[in-house]
Amino acid sequence: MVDKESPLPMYYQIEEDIKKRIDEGLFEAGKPIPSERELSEQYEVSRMTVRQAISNMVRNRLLYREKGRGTFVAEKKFEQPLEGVTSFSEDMKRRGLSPHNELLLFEKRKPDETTGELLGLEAEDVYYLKRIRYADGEPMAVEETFIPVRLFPELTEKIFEEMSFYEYIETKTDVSIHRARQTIEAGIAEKEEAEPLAIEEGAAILQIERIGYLTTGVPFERNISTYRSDRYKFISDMYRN
Amino acid sequence: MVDKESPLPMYYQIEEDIKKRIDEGLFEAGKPIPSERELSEQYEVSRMTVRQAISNMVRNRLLYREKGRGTFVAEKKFEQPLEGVTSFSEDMKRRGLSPHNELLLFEKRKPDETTGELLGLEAEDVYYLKRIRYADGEPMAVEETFIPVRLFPELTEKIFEEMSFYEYIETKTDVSIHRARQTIEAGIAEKEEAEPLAIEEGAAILQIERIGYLTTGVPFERNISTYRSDRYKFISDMYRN
DNA sequence: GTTATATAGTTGTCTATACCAATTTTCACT
DNA sequence: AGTGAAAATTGGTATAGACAACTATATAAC
Repeated sequence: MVDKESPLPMYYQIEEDIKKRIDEGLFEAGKPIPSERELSEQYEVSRMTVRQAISNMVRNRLLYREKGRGTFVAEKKFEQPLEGVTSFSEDMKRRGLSPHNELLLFEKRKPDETTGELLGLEAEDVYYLKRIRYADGEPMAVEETFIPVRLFPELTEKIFEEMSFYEYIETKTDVSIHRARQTIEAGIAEKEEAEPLAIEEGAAILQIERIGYLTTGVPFERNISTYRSDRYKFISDMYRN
Repeated sequence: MVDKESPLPMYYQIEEDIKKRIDEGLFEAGKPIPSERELSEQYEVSRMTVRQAISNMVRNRLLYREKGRGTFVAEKKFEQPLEGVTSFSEDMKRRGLSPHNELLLFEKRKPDETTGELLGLEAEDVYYLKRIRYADGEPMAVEETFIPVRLFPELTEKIFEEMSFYEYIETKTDVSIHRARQTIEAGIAEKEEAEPLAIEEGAAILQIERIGYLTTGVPFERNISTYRSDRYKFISDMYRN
């Protein structure tokens, strides 16, 4: 059930076990799970440890509590929740598609005025990337990315070939991604967009601008993606405040 | 500072006090707050109680923790956060625009197949609304809404003239809105869309479909909005999971 | 000066217990 | 059968302590 000797924390193992029991149908949606005291006996841990596991699951909306009544299994969420900030690669993977890149340009340059303002830069260089993004071998989007050189002095072309930029940040650096503001608009393909996307001029395109911020509050990227509207829809789950 | 005799929980009072200290500038963004042990002495509570307060604030992204280093004040959020599920009226208001409606159609009817499936209906009627949405007097979007009659048997044309549907749900009924899945795509205006929006055929339009769900997990609306892309951009804040 | 090494400080995990507040169940009384 | 009080059960709050894992700093060795 759970392993006291495991390097994984007990509360985490308990979370996974409860999730398993929900998947197996032992705990049903809308019905109560055993009480915290009962679970603490089953797992042979203190009640506070069970509470920590349950609290995490409540935060993730898998369970909800009612004082004096018990803890209940929430109605199933979207089969596959589509939340949060994701890179193109991550987005494609969760759609079941296989992403790949064609790097058209990679250089250091002075940012244009808009980019400089959005990234809070003063006379600093940015990396500029222009890429064609493919999904299952078909062109899906053209993407321009601006990244302040100061934040990631070691970036190379090779890194962008080998891994997702977000993956790089989260595994190879000690900073972390916090949030992003995305602006989505519809447009008409000019020659500049139509050609790399292999569509007609005058076709509809979906343009997404994303400004990404680190936990420190510092903006770390401006990303402008132009998607083929016949192949791509932007899907996201939101919650009522 | 905090009051042991207060009926408010200690951890809640501590949260409020830390927020106050951040507002007053005693704790600065990006810098560490005192350690949990230090705070537990200051407030004369156990460390676990301080941890509970801090954990809540971390969940709300006001603070972030780094193991072995400390707990830090997060950079201020967007001045005006653009999160969550909102109705057209709410969306316009937070953009500083004044919304108004033109109701083209309001009737009960059998849902088409797609709508029936999305709303999980079997041989049940829906309300069908078609509206032109204005912002500061200018046409902004045409909107079609499908709502199962069973969920809101008392709906009338008058209600939609007087208030926002979301406001109605939250103030006049005992159910509440939980979440929504939005699908955004770009398209080209046909005559049907161009005319009510007062744009040319062939212009770009932004189409947003929203399926809304109640806390019980039951879908309560399908909303299809077609926006003028020259006047409207979809803006949203997202967080990294 | 540079490099290991110890040390002190931080959050992370966990225990065992206690009492409170809200709800459900039990059961005696009518 | 119905009513109402008491008891049991549940999650909510809080304590006091312990050790682990990680980080930064001071110290000793080279």
